[in-house]
Amino acid sequence: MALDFSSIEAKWQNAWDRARVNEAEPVPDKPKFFMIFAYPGVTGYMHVGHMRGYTVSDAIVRYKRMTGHNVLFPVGTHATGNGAISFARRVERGDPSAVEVLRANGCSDETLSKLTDPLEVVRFFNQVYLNDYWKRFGFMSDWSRFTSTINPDYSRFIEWQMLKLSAAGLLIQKPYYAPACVEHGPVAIDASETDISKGGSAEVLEYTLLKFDLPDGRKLVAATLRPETVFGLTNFWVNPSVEYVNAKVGTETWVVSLPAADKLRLQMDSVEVGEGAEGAALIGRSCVAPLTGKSIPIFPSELCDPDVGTGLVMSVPSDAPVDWIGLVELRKDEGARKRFGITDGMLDSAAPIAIIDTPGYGPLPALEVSERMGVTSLEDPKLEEATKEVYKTGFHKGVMNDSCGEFAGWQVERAKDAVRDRMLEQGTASMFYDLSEEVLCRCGQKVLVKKIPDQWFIDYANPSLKERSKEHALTMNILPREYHDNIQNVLEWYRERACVRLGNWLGTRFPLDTRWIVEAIADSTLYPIYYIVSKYVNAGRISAEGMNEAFFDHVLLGKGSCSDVASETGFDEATLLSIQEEFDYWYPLDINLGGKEHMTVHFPVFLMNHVGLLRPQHWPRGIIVNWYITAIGGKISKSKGGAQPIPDAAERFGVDSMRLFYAHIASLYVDVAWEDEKVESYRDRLERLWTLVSDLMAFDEERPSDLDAWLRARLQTRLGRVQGHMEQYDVRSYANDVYFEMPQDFRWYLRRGGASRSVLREALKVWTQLMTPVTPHLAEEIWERLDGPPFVSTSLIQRADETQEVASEEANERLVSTLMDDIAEILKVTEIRPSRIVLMTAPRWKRDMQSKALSSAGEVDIGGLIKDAMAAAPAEARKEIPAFAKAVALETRRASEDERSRSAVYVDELAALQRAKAFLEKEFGCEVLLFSADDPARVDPKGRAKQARPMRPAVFVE
RNA sequence: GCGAGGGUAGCCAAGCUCGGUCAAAGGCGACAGACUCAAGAUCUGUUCUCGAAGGAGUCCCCCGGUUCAAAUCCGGGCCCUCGCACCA
Repeated sequence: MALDFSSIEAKWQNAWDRARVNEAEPVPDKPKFFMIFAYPGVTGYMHVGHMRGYTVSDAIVRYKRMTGHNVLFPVGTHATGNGAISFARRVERGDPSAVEVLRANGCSDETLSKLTDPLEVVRFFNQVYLNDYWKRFGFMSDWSRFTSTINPDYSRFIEWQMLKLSAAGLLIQKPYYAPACVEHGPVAIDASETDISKGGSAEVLEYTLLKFDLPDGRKLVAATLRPETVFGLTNFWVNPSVEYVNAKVGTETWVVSLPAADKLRLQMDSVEVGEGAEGAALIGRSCVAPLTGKSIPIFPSELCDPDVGTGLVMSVPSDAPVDWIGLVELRKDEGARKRFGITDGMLDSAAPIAIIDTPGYGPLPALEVSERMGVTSLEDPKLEEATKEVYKTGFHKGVMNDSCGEFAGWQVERAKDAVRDRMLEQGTASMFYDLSEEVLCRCGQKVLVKKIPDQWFIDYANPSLKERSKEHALTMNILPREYHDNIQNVLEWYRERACVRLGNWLGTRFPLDTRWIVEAIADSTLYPIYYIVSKYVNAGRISAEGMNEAFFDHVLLGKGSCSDVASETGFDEATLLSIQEEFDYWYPLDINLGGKEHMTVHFPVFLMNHVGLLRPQHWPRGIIVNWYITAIGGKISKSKGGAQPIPDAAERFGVDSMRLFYAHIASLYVDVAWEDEKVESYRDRLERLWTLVSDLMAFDEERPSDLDAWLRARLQTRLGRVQGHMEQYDVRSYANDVYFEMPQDFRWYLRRGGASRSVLREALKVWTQLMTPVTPHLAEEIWERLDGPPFVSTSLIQRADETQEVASEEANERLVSTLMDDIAEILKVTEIRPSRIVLMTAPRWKRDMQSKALSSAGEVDIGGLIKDAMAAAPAEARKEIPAFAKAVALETRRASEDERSRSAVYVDELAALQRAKAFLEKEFGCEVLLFSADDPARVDPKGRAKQARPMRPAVFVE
């Protein structure tokens, strides 16, 4: 029987489909299991790595199904945002990142031409995910519940959620500063650069603007990240070759660079850009610093970049190497000094002022570091390093010194905020946000930080919500364990989160203000619940129009009377009742599985929205986080288009091979590099198993033997182990036992001479069942030959029966196999080709002594052991007793619980070996003699009998 | 910076929560034997060092500590990865 993966995959997937085994209906009194994986965003083709989490989910629900649970495992897609829009645009302009990838995935020209429409993109990829990925991988999901976040009915659900958040007091409004394209509005800045064409790693920096008074009433405005250094100011830097502008801000006139004025306009009300202000004209004059009121000179510096901050810089030479070196250079620059009239006296007045006590440094760290690194020029590349070093240590470990007025003695980190707030109160400072590097929109325009005055937030800082969520998280089944612990910190760290956005996005209009679209994380928090409802929409029993607030209030919160809601929505009462019942049956969600990127994003809000809006009995019960399958050399980005298309990989390796790869290659909680060879080796493994299974099925003798009981016992032990693993959702250990350990049992059975067709088939059936969660197609193919219809997928796995009998059957075989190891070791070391092997089991007194030692609760009484043995043992053995007693005592003291219970099992060693005699003779190709070590008739010319220990018979070979 | 997770034999990777069953599962690779005309596949065995008797020695990034006993617990160090919010 050759194995054609593709055809058996199609065969069984069709069969499951026809039998509708995947559809989930409530069954009263049957335990339910409701699991989802976090639905993927619709942004293009996926990579083979993405199938890991999905496959593990399917394995878990299949196992649950086979252990008596009624399983709900629905799938959907997340289409909110601009992924589909940007994809459609890329198709439109023929961008290879979209078009070539589509072609490589076998997309026809006709389809391609439709994909300039974002909604077509969503429709297209919904179909790809569903058919080419999830169905192709044999998932046993209830397809009839499929939903996507931009479906009109899903939007009704999100509207309801936002209304509920609002009613619960969890929606707040406040100003927000967000990156936006001057043309297209808000954009997302992230490494995948879906919205932007440049600057994916930019961050929004929070500057403080300090206003310095000029004698003419204007303000020179400097932007700084370190407002607390205002105490160490010595001078101001202006770039003589930059054209500054006078900008009217409220009632004040600010001098800033032109680009800065443009940015300010986006962040403040009433900014008017006036006439130019020559930078050079200011140099040599002085200005008055905020807070300290100190008058400082204005010096020239070519380093002020008009595109960074305000294009003006305040100078703190004590703690900023750039400022220090700037002063040093200026002192030497006769030309500039002459031109701007900078006297020695002015330079002397700009001597560094110590303001921060930095551990490991003297009073003036900038000077110290510059000197140590040998920095003498502003062109020196080491300057940046020097700045970083001083900045880092000073900010995190420094303490403000006595020059800092009332802030003396404060930690710099705290002083920063306090000094800033003081100046903000006084009106001598303002806040300003800017990007750390240039960012360009996909349209080519600049992206700048824009103030959104009335941004809506979900209030995840709400103390009661936070507390209840943290408490509930402790009771949840969260894997890995580290995340169970850490989610407490994550929840603590959570604050308000923007939940709606302006701009051109796919998504649900915000019901409280329809200019806004509900943001992509906010519309994906409660959604497991929606799979209860989506089935009825998909079946045409209800429709989006009627799905109003009263409808969701009724079916999800139990509010209102059925008849009222029926008349208000136009849905019939039976349907409403059925949805409500189904919700009560399936909810809460048992497991939500998602990638590690969700740990600080989706999982916390998923949890908090449930806690905030639903009744406690409906709060989620479990979360599993999966790490990634990566390409060698880094994570494979879905948005950048994938390497090999998933259906091609399925064809090439076989779905079950890939499923086994995902399940077994490593713990779910580590990243693993994808390698074709590894997947191939799993395919080879399955082919070998298939050969083994075929041989086992072809076996047609029926000769009962001692091995039958062993195989049955072994099977029970395996069952117990794998059941334990799956209770922990440890799919990897499960797969290891099923695919790598269990085959050994069958091989051993045959090798030892087991020969019962019926026993083999009985064991094979259980083994096949255990294969089903991970390699369902192969399992069905085997099952069909073993047991015929219906499916192994819908059969029930028996509970393990671990009795004493099981333990002793296994102990018998353990005796034989360790003995074989010992003999092999001896043969290896001595290089003897044996003509005869003599085995001598431990005498009774040794067994008695060991069991006595094992059963003694506390410290082993060596003397007692010796005394008892002296009385019981034959005279000739007496000399051995003390040494053996010592060894037994030592071993016993060291033995773990498992060892103790294992040694406690009684084995009649001579009888067990008698049964294995023929086998051993065959294995070693010579005669085997058996004795008890105290049998006077034993053949023991070298006196090996003394070596005999319980379960380790003495060996003599010749 | 803040937060999290890691470093295990030639390679991949379990074990670490609960110290002793650990020279450390499993896989891959390599080597040997069986089968075969042969190759491949398959099966069996070996794969840190030493050993003509089933044993001994040294080992789980480095240093130190706790303990009768440490891959596992504690302290310190070096190196690597990931997340940090409107991005799904």
